[in-house]
Amino acid sequence: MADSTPERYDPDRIEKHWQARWDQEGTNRFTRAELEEAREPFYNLMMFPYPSAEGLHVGNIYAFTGADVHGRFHRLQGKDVFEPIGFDAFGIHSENFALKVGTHPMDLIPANVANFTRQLRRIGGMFDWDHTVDTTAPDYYRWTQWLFLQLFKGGLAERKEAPVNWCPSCMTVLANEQVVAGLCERCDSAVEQRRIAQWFFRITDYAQRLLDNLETLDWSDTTRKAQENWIGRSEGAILRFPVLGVEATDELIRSVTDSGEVEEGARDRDLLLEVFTTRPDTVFGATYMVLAPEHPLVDALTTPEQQEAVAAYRERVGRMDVVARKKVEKEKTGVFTGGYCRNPATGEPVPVWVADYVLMEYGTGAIMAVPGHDERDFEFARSFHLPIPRVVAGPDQGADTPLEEAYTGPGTLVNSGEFDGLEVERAKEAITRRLEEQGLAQLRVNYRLHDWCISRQRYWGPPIPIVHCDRCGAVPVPEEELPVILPRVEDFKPDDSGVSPLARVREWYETDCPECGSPARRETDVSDTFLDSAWYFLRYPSTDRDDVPFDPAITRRWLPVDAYIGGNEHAVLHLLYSRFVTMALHDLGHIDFEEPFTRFRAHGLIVREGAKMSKSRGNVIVPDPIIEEYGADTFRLYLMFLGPFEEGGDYRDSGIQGPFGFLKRLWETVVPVEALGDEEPDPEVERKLHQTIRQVTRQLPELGYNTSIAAMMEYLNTVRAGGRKAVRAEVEPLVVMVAPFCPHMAEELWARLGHEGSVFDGANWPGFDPEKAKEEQVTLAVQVNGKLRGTVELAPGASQDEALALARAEENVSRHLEGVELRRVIYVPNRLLNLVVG
RNA sequence: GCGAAAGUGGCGGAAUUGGUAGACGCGCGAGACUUAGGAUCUCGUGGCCUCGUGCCGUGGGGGUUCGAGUCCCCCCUUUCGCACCA
Repeated sequence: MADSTPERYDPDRIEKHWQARWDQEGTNRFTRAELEEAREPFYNLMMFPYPSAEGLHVGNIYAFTGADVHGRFHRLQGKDVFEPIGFDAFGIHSENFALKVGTHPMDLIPANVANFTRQLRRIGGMFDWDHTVDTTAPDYYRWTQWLFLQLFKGGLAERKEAPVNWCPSCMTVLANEQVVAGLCERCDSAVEQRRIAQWFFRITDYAQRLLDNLETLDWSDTTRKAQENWIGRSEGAILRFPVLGVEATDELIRSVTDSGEVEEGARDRDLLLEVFTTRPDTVFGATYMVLAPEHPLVDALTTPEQQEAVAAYRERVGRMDVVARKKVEKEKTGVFTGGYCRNPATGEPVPVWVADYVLMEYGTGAIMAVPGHDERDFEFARSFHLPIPRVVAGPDQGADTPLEEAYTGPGTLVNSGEFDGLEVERAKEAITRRLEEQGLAQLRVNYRLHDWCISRQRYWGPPIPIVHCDRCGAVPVPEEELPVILPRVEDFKPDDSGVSPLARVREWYETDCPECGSPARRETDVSDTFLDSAWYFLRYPSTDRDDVPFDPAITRRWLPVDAYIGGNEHAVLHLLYSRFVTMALHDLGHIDFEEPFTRFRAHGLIVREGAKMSKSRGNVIVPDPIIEEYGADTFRLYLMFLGPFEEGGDYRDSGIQGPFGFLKRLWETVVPVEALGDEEPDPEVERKLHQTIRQVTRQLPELGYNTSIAAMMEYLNTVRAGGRKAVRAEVEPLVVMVAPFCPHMAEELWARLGHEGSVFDGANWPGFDPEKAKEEQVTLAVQVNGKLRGTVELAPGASQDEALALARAEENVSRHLEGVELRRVIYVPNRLLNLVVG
């Protein structure tokens, strides 16, 4: 007891002790009743991890700690903070790893989840372990399947044969979002095009709303911008070019109309080739047209003489992989079909070409080429010696100014008949309106966004709950029969057949049609992992309900999510899909909000010694040994201290000494609590304290962690300055301010200071008194002609005259005033006095 | 190519948004106290010199202003998105 040697800071003991206590006392857990009755619900969400075999990496810990600090801060201010965590364990990632190590994912995942759970507990997150999800658990993916059925019934899920991105290495289709520069996002293989019947979600129906709502969201700008770009709205027009010399058959008409309907009388009119353009104003300069090689009209337009050449070209393009095809720098290639259309503006016939620089998946898969005012068309026209007329004149240009390159700037129309002289923007309108009168144009907004292909020809995912019946077609599995259990299949290796490994399991896929009872076949594709994560935040508060996906009352109370923190790598994928699913559920009447995440902040990336971390570089930070050596509190504090949370930071191994030393000093300042004085705080220290509380209270909600920590360090330096002894009132508020970062340390000190229970139970965040934060003296910078010549001390709010008098008394200032005239005095109270002389 | 962000000591990074540039921390240097604890404490630490409270200094060059890291224009570099999107 009366040990003379002071007690050392022992993070390991303290942290284990408090983690056990939080567990025992349910400090971070909510009961059903608590969720139902929470007065100030605050849903603090972080992106759940994929439980890899390697365990948590620093990036995870960085993100989770930042989110946890945010949640703990709000809790200390009296909010009921719900902070769940779970595991996103389905998907190709897990499956490929399982294949690599030769262990079944059903065995592998539980082990990984257990390891992650251990690590997540060890870092001291405020997680509610009674409300956790594992996307691979049947009682979770049952509801993922339910979600699919709701969208299906709402007409938002449809099966269609479509060209899809096929990764020959992963042997599955990929969503557009998962193809990066023509390569598979996961394995970097060149993606191929295949036509396979796939399930799609009609996210494009929501394109405009997804775009419009962005403005209402409190999100990181970079993330909103990424979504905006991804949705890729562009305004323009559909123009229709009558096809010359081709009879309009029903089949041809159907192939080029959206609806697939043949309108009354359409057969007697010209067949029309539709193009999308953002520059209808340049239609007079459209001297040729280009079809994508896959365009349905290619065959009809190709003349017998050109048949061979066109077929050869299409074959060549078809063989080419998508990367090669999408390479921008390559020379433009193409071939003439022999066919012609009539330019609706000039009435002139224009030749129709086929070229791979026109993509079937964008717009209508056909363009009018305006070589004079489009860089790609210009390049193509050059290669094939096609005419390049000018139809727009920029400033200092005339109708006959030669075109050395495509002119895409502003200007007025030339060589465009009656529209000559119109400014570009007005010409767009005028020309479109004119052509519209003839049924040859229509304003159109086009989006880059495509429908979301959710089918995966793989094993490790939730089976899509559909039964294919020869008589009834695609029939949804009745909701009461969910989940459709993913069977344990030992041979789950994918193959190149274009169907899932489940298609090899006859006893599984053979079933009866839920509608007519005749023999039928289950859908053997599984759904995309992004579907699992597109709704998990709805499930967390309701994990104890096995009869509904989410409890209506609890959902109303807790959602939308108040604060969401995660990586910007999910800026377009996960976040866009989650928004879409939420909107769809809203429209289908399941929830009363349409945006899932009120506030989203993307955290930065951690690099190490200035270099990106990667396994191949061998410079990854392994967290466990660091935590073992310094404790979770120090590790958390250091990670948050590295740099601005939203920008990331550079992890330097030696840097951890700073935060560790800070905690040690804090410990030594407080710990023999009997030695703390009980008297009033020192006025200087108290002033600094209130300034610190003010700063930290303002910065924490804005994720200004590094500067908040710096402020607390500064304050502790003040408390200990000159080896002085602290009094209780000086350190107790600091203990609370440190708590979001170092919860174990804070709990321990809080208890030793004589408090019952957890520091996080109760609104213990210190308040500040602006009066007490006020300086008695301020230092005023004195400049002469903008150059610093001295400083003077005076009372805050002192008058200019007082300041001037004091400044004149400064020798170094007065020296610069000698022999010159004082022309002007600039006085910024409490900050600066600038004397302009000359 | 388009879009966005960022360039500040040996290093990570601050700067109340136009008002003393370099807080806080790492590292480094000097000292005090220690026979022990990865300590702790004090002082110093942008560059230059003629060591004056002097000059220069926030990627480079101009500009606005009493005053610019901060605002404007041009250029350079880096990072990250998107990329033949019509």
